[in-house]
Amino acid sequence: MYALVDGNNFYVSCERVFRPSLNGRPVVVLSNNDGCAIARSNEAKALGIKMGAPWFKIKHFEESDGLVALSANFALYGDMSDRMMSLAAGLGHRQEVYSIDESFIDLTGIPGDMTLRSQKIRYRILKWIGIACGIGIGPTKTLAKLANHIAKTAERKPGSYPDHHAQVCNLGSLETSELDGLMLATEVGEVWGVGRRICAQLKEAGIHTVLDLARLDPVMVKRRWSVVLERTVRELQGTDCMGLQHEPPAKQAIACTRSFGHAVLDLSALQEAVTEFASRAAQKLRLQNGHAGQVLTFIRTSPFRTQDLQYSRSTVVPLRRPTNDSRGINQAALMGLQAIYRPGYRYAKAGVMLLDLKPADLIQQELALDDDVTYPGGSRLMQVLDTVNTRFGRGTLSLASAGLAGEMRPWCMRQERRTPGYTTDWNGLAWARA
DNA sequence: TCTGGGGTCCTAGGACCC
DNA sequence: TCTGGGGTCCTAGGACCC
Repeated sequence: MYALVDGNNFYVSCERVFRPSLNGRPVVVLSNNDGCAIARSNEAKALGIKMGAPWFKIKHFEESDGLVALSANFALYGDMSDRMMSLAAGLGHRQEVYSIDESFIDLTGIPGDMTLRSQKIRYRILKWIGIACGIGIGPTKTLAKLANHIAKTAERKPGSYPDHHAQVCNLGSLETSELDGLMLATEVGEVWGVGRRICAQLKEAGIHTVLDLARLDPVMVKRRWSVVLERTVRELQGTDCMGLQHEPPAKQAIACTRSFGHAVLDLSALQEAVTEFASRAAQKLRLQNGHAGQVLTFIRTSPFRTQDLQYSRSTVVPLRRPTNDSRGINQAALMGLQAIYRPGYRYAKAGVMLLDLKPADLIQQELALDDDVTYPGGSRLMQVLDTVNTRFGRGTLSLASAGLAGEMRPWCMRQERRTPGYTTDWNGLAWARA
């Protein structure tokens, strides 16, 4: 049996902990660049604001309905997440942190009433952290996800779930007929693993509810769709196909990509941006003690500006030796940029991805057939770089090709509504009284 | 004027190997 | 006349997740 613990409207809930005046008001949290809504309070949802809605299209709700929009404050959400996860872990012996606001807990070997136990944990998280959660319980992760969805919608659709305890739904305690009833009442698109495309295909084939999907023959599903959807069907039927990932698996790729605050035309500005992205990616890589074997650089115009000439290209540059040195990685990234840059386009986004990752302590020995290409100072210098930037703030020390912060940088992102780092920065402490 | 970022897995096709 | 079988690696693209 699995439980899924999931923070409600997580980013908005984090903001509300430190600004209670936001309770009861429609609130959205905006993506980087204040581009679009990535979290919505229930009141914002009620206004019809969709996930991913561009800010400029919903801005009018500020005037008409008192909508509050905040720039994403990921330092805050990450810290709140850590606190929530450590309490949620108390539900069982093993936990898989699946995303910033969700974790699966393996309930195997836990005695007692799981519904009651979940309600207690839920209350503790609410009281100690200030975040409201939904908890779903089921024999597979897909069913736990479904239970979580039912738990969250139960309050909006009274009577849809027989247990009136809102926010906790235990499918394990239901009769088959009750489970069927819930599956029949839930749209197939709500299933974990069924996205927009597959949903449309399923409906085309006459499969509208979760129950319809759960009753399909997995072999047919594999033949007609894919092994991925087959697994989903089996999970809905109660066969555990995924298991719990207790230890987070080593990352296969590290990315740093950004949309620009304003369109960029010339190579030199792109070089600055790419240098910054390469440095940030390299720092993430060092943090997990890894080396990268390849560096991918991409640049692209905005697909939304249909009146503009479009251009999108990426290239992979292999590294002479796997490294996590910012200088080597940046050199490769700039080389890639040089190869794909074409003048005459309004670039809207660029990024650097580190691929072919391996542990830093795994070193491929080789014959010294040519001059050493490693940089002087090596890991010591990178250590100093990271220490200084952690202590005095991002970008205190940077590579020269990143340009100077004081100058006009059109590629810098806009973030006009960010709240302080309440829990991660001494200067950001909330004031009880000024 | 203004539309995010960071991941995973799977598949198909081509090149190449013995 | 009859032209295999089994495998790897790489890339691009698609689908999904939060």
